[in-house]
Amino acid sequence: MLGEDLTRFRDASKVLYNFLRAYSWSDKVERLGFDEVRDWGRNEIAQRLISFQVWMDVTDMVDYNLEVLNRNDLGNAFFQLSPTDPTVGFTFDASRVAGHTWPAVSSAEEHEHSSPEIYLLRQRLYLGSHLAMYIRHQLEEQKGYTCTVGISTTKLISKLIGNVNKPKGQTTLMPPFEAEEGGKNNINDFLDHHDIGAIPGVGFKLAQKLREYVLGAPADFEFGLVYGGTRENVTVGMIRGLPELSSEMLEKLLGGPGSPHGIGAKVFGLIYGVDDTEVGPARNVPHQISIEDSYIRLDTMEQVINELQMLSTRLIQRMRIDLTTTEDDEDDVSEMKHGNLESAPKKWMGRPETLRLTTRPRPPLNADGTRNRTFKRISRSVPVPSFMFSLQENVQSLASRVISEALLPLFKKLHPEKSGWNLSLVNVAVTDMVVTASGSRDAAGRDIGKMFRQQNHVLDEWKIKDDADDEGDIMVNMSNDVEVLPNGSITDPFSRYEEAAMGSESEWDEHSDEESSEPGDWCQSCRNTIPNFAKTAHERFHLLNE
DNA sequence: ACGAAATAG
DNA sequence: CGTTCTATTTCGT
Repeated sequence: MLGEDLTRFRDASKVLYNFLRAYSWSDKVERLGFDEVRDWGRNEIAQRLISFQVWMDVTDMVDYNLEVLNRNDLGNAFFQLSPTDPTVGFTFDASRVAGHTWPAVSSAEEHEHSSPEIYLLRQRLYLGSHLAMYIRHQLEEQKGYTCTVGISTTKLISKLIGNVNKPKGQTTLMPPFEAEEGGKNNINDFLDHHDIGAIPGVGFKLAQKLREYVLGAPADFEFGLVYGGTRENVTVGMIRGLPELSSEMLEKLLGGPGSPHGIGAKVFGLIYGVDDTEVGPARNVPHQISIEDSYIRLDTMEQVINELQMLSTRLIQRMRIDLTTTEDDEDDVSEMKHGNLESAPKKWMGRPETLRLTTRPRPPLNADGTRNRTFKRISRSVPVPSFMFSLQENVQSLASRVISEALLPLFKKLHPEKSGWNLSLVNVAVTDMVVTASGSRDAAGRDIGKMFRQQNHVLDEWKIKDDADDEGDIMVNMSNDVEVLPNGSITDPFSRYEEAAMGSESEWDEHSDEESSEPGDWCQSCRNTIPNFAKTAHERFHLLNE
C-alpha cells in the first residue's frame, strides 16, 4: 500500500556493486536477486535494511598470483591487483588463510597428509581468502560498509559457507573436497547438516516433495503456520543417505509440470555439492523492471485506473533512472544526488520491448465461507509503445497515455467483465530488455578498475591455463547489509557492534598502505620503480611475458 | 512470442 | 512482526 521511495537503496547498492566490479579482471560479478528490503523494528524506530549479495569469480586473479608467487618467502607475498602494473596490490602471508575456515582446524594439523592436488587447491583458496580480506578492508575504509564473505570453488558453496561467520566475517571451506578411499569430504560434511530447503535452487516446492519422500508421510508442518522455518527438519545428509538415491530417482520424484527438465540430475549434484553454474557477467541494465502493489480490495474500474496511474508513473520514473545515462559520465548516481536530472542530456542504455500487465485475482468465497489462499497470477503483454521512451514529455501524461493505449486493453483481456472481480495485486512491468551501445559500455567512472578492465584483451593471452582442472574456480560470495535511517543517512547496521571477535582480521593493521611507498630499485626491463616487497613478483611478471 | 511457475532475498 | 515487492530463469504451447 505504500509507495516507498527506494531510490537511496538502489543508489547504495549501485555504489557497492561498482566498487566490487572495479577489482574484477573478468567482470564476472553477479548480483543475486535484487536488494532485499525489509522493515525492522528496533529502538522504537522503524528502520529499513537492504541486503545485497554478490558473487565474484576471481579465478583469473588467483591463478595469476599463484604463478607469480614467490614460494621461498610465502610469509611476505605480494598480491597483484593489476595484470599490467605489478606495483599495484598488497602484501599478505601466503602460508595461511585469511579469516575463518570450515572446518576450524589449526593450520599445522591441516597441512598434514596432503596430496599435491590438495596442496595446490589449498594454496589457491588461501589467495582467494586474502583477496576477499583486502577488498573487505577497502570497502570498509573507503565506503564505510562492512560485509560477510564466503570463499569456495562454486557459487553454491561460497554462498552457503558465507553464512558461517556473520556479521563481519569471512569463511573459506577447506579441502579435501573429494573423499579418497574412506577419506573425508569437507563439502559433504558441511552440507549434511543443512536443511534441504536451505540449498539454493531447492525452493519451497522441491523441498516439500523431498521432505515428504524422506518422512514417508505427507508434507508436514509443525504447526498450522505455513510460513517458512517451522517445518520438520529433513537434512541434506538424510537425503544423501538414501540407498536408492540417484539422478533418475530424483527426476521421477521431482520432475513433472512446473519443474525444469533435468531437475533430478541438478538436485543430485547439489546434494553432493556439485554446481557448475557460472558467475554471470556484470550488467549495468536490468533484464526487467516491474512495479507492483497489493490490495485488500480493488474491485472497481475507477480504483483500477487510479492504481494504474500510480504504478505506471513509477515505472516510467524507474525506466528513466535505471535505463538512461548521461552522454559522457556514467556515474549517474552522483548526478542524481545533485539533482542534475534535467540538465544533462540522457541516453537510453537499454530498451525493453515488452510491456506486461499482471493481476492476482482474489479467489471467490467457498460455500463454507472460507477463502482459498491462492497466489496465482495472470498476465497479458504487448509491445512497449515507443512514446514511453520520450524524455521530454512529463511522466504523468506519459502514464495516462500508456494506460489508455495499452494497459486498459490488457486489463480488459484479463478481466472481460465490468465488475465481479476483486484484485489482490496489480503489477506493471517492462521486459525483454535490449541493451544498446551505451548500455554495453563499461561503467564505473573513475574507479581504478576501469584501467584494469581496459586490459581485458591482454588478459586473455595471459590467462594461466588450469590444465585438466575440474575444480578450478575460486568464487567469492559477498553479502552486505546497509541500513537507511529515517533521516536518510546510510549506515552500516553492524558498525555499532563491539569489535566482534574476528581475531584473524585485526592483522590488517600490520600491513597498511605505508609499505607501498617504501623505496625500492629500478627494474632493468621496464625502468619502473619497484618497491622492495614487489620485486620478486615483478620479476616473475616479466618472465611470464617474454 | 506468450503466459505460467518456481526460485530468491 | 507478518509475509510485500522485485527480479530471473525455465518450461510448455
